[in-house]
Amino acid sequence: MATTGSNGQEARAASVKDVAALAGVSLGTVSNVLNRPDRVSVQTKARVETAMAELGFVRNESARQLRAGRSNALAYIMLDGSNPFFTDVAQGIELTAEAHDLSLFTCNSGNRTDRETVYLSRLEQQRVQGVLITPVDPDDKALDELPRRGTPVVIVDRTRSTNTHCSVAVDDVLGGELAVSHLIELGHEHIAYIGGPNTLGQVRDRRRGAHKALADAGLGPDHLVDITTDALTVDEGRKAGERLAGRPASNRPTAAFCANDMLALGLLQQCVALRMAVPDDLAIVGYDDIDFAAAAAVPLTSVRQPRRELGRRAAELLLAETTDPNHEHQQVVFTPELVVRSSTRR
Amino acid sequence: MATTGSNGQEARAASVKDVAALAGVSLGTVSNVLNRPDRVSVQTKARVETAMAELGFVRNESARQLRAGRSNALAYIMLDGSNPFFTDVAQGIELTAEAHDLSLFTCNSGNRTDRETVYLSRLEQQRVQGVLITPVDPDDKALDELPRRGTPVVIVDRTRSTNTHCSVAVDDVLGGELAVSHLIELGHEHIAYIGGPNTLGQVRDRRRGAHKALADAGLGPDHLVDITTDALTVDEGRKAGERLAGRPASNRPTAAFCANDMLALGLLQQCVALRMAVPDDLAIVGYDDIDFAAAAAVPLTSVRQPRRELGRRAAELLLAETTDPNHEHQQVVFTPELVVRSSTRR
DNA sequence: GCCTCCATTTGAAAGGTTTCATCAAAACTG
DNA sequence: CAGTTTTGATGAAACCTTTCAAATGGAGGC
Repeated sequence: MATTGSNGQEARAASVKDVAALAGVSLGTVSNVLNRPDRVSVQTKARVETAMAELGFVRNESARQLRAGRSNALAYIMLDGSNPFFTDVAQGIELTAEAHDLSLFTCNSGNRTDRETVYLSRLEQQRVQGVLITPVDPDDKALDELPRRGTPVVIVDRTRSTNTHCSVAVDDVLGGELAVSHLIELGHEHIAYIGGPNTLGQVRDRRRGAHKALADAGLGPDHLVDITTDALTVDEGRKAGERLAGRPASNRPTAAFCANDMLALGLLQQCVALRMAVPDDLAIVGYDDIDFAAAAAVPLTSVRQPRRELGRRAAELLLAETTDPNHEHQQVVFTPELVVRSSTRR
Repeated sequence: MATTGSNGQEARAASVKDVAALAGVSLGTVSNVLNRPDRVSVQTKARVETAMAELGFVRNESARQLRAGRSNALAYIMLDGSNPFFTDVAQGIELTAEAHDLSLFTCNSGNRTDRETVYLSRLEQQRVQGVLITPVDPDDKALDELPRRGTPVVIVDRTRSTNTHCSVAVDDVLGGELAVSHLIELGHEHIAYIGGPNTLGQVRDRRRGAHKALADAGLGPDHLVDITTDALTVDEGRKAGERLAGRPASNRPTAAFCANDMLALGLLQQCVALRMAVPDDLAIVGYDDIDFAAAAAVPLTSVRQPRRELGRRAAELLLAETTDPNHEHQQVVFTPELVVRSSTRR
């Protein structure tokens, strides 16, 4: 083991040149051992490999990339690292990347445009093969720049008004419809829709679905009570619960449809705190079907999105775009599915 | 806007050389604009910047790194991306990295040694400034290699028998002690400890703390019933609940201390399913105090670890190690804190 | 003994950025 | 106005890997 000096801090990392010198071969041969081992005689190969081991040689990825002109990495910019929905999507992407022998860099914008911008620019500078992103605002012009300069960008779990990118999403209108139809079937006619802010396309689409379900059942839009939140978090769910409970019992919805599970879990918690029985006093439907939804003490009925599949497909679209030069942008839309549990049904 | 050809696929990305040519200056000047703008006259700077904009110039990070000998990125290899505890730790790291203008790459080993190895090696090849890792096995020899070759590695939320690395952890023995003392104070004398597998140091340490609490209260070790699980997941928590419920009421613990919150949430869910009241029939204490613990329908008493702080401190240690050549490895140990909620107290 | 073929190995060039010693010109100093 | 300092710009070298055309040497054919 060739440690130098005091505590293993090498003066300089060993390069192919050093390996070549020690093994008594040319630089090109070392490279051949690394990249085309079959073109090298067994003896030379062995000699080079011993030299590498002795020097603790580590390939320099920067130099490799510089030469190759691109890296072998993908990146996913997540909207909210603390929401399990996104980590599950990331898992789907990761598996696909792994299958193609690519690294995946996971970044977290935390709902902040500035962070998103910084990451986009850094990743472009890294020359990643492509970027998957769940953007803060899918219509942001900044998302056009990378593709224009040759780095493909795929939009995940959002859709864009223009089809300048590939995108993978789930039909949110249908999801809202499923949720509310289910509640109507159970006899609920006074339903709260909890979600916000309204700038989020998904919040709007899911509400639209809810209205559609009402209309199909011959109920007017006034049967849906809008409770707008500031964010899709557990904490906002709790606050929504307070607002709901604050209404006189006569004018209180008997069911709530939440724009995501984090809200629903907060609402559920508040219900318990305020001694409102779920589902008897209030039936609850969430959205996303994160693992914690099933694990809630009153397991949550939720609209399931195929999270890992979403990630997998997005990664595949990205890879298709990187390989095929004249590629047509595709908008993939998955179908959500209602998972019924105790929060709506005894 | 200098798009060429059909759909924005540039023939070749513009380089400093192209910018220099277009701006009519030398290559070195372009570099100066980028790195020491004050050494360049305003006019030249303006000219260069226009040229950059026109060509859509994007710095090539590989070349930069190659020249610099190292990247400006850190990496965190998480043990389990689906456990919010780790994503919170990651957030702490991220904020520190951001403050120092470094990128953070988050990787997920998913509890698999092979993935961990692949990531370690890739990150070393990328010449990241250092690696933060919550390893599958903190005593794995593989963790020695990177530091030996000059890439610092900091161990997060684990401790190692030898002090060859910096590490940041929380006192798990104390945590176990806090949890069980609390239960004893509430009058429980028959307590289940749910956790596993026993290869995990944390599972062992927390049990040790539990026994310590018993001893301090003058109770023998037989007052703690061991229920060993295969993993620290919600699902395993449910199974543990079944096992617990399977015992004759006369010999059933009145309280359970779970090695983490995922287990506790699973257990809680199973209790509800089996109509065991929490905390009346079974009091539950979890560990980690993830956000979902407070949001559970019976809010969970839990041992809080300073998650973001853990990440923050780990990142700082890493940065200290990268800058200070003869740096002494430090073992930072945080103190956990008991957060009492309804799952143990009415 | 000459020629061809094949398996190995070689050496140079390229890729884009940064740095640094050097130069040129302009701005002062006295 | 000659000499000196300051400011701004330059060009070459270095970072490390990969690739590819060319060279080497040995085996086999005639």
